[in-house]
Amino acid sequence: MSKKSNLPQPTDAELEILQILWEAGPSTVRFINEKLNEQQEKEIGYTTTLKLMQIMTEKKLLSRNTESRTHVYLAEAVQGDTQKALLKKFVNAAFQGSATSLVMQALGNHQTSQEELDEIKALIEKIEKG
Amino acid sequence: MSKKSNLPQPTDAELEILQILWEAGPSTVRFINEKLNEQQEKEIGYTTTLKLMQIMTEKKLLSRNTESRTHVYLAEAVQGDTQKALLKKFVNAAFQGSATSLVMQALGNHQTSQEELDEIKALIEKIEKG
DNA sequence: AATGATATACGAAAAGTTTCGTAAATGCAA
DNA sequence: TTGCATTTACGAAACTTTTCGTATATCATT
Repeated sequence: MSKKSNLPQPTDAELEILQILWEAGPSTVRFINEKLNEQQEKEIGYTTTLKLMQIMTEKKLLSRNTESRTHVYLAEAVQGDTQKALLKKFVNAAFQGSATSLVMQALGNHQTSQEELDEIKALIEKIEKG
Repeated sequence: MSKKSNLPQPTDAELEILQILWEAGPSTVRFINEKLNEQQEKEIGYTTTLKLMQIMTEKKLLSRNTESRTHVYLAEAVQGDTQKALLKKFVNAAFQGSATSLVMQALGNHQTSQEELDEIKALIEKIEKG
């Protein structure tokens, strides 16, 4: 039984921040801002990142520890739940709700390693067993 | 060898229109607008749809036949190519580029019929054969 | 030809998202 | 303690996307 949190879906810029927090764990604005600037060529200002993270905190996508002057932010949105929600929306928008055709497209285009194929086959078997 | 068209990616609202055109073939603004309003509870104005389709035509996502007073619009963006491009962006944004974890999530969440599973298995085999 | 219904054209408002400038607070080091 | 660097707060500009109001044209019916 998982509790239903019903957070708003993150925007594109917000999702980038979540990705970093999911991977790195609790972080400061400075750290996130630097990571973002590593990933992109376009320099993004410090206060821009700050503002985004403040908005995200207001939306409950993040929480923060304000004990020290430098606040430490934590992802409240759970990665799996967020991906699931985004995927659902995406399947509907781009594949008219057909998860299967999305899967076919995903497998068809990207080169997938044998290991990954095995993972997927294992999952399919598990589903088939019910 | 497929020709590279390099169209801009459609916005959400534009994608909805493309979906209808892909399914129904060449259509008028009136028809698209009615379809959109069937799908959604929120009523969308006729001129709103018209404007969108005019913009899309400018962007070359659509083309139109203006011979008769009532223009007939045609999707220029190819469904498969568009889906492929959108998928690539989505995998990067939401799954950090891992098509496999997207596939796992998609298969895990949505209930997939045996037929569909068979389709996917067949594709995997085909990939494995190289 | 006049009327009414329906079409396109187009600008601009409205809404949503991203970006930043500036001010004020805090901590650190000379 | 004075001054410099760094931080948060916050409003608003800048952009993007969506929506619509209004003008004008066209067609069918009378």
